Amino acid sequence: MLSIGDLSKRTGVKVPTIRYYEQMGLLAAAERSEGNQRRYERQDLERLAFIRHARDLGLDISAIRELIALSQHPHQPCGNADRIAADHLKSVRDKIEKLKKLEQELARIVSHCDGDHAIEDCYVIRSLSDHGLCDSEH
Amino acid sequence: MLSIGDLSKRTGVKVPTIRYYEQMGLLAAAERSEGNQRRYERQDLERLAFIRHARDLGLDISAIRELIALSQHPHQPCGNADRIAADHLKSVRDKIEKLKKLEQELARIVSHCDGDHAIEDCYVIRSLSDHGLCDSEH
DNA sequence: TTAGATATCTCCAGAGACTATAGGTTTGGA
DNA sequence: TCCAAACCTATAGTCTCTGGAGATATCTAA
Ligand SMILES: [Zn+2]
Ligand SMILES: [Zn+2]
Ligand SMILES: [Zn+2]
Ligand SMILES: [Zn+2]
Repeated sequence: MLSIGDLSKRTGVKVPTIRYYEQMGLLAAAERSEGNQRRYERQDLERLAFIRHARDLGLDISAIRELIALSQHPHQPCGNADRIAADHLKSVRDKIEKLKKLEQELARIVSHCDGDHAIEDCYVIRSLSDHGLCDSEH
Repeated sequence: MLSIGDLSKRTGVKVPTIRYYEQMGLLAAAERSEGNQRRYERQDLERLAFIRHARDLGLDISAIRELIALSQHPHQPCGNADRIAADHLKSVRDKIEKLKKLEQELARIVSHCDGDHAIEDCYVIRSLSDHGLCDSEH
């Protein structure tokens, strides 16, 4: 039986975060010691590792909740799980696209000024005032 | 004199968001009508457009607050403004790098399953359970 | 002029995913 | 047995809005 601190050390998930996951319904409410402290088993360790890895890959809580629910029906087809992953991949790609546009505008803006002007002539300030100077929408 | 709704229509910033910016100190407290409603002038319109554009480029409120403060001293050198923009560019680039790593892992994971297995054999579920299957840290 | 429709006001709560604090209790080792 | 460390609950704060409730103001048209 592991304490919440043990679980934390083994998974790298902070103690308050573990409690938070329990509250959000990702982890089942743990058994308790006589003094009301949480006690965990190997199963919980595995589930928390799953959650942590999914979070590291950027999945949000509700997607993880769905994936956990799916994984409790091992004989069902995995279409929904795959769809969640594919949707997430798409959203990551969309974010990258948006950030690349920002990167281009910002790089352009930054390259036009060397930090050696007066504010009133600074290209950074002027481009922020006027989207017309931008090359793209964003 | 513009009402808050007029200002909202002209800048595309929602009414509660304008009030929020005032509260955060990005917009000066507006003049009021006899009935206590906010009334704006051209200057406010320009500043709100500046804020909006800066937000669209991903700058956060405190960076925008600094930029506004700087822009009130038109004869000072612009080094600080340029630094804020350059720092932000760097943070955008860092985010892109992280997302690209996620994208690669997710693409690999998604490509290994066609949605046609049982959950217990699904590569998506298995890779979430085991970071060892990943190619990179993330 | 007056009714009714629309816009505005303030204050408060919620979103997401934690993180931190305060004040109290349990546990484990010397 | 005693004390420090770990644990408990409850609550508030982070960030940038967004939406709602309930009250008041403004505008338009009859
Ligand atoms: Zn400059
Ligand atoms: Zn622009
Ligand atoms: Zn699958
Ligand atoms: Zn991994």
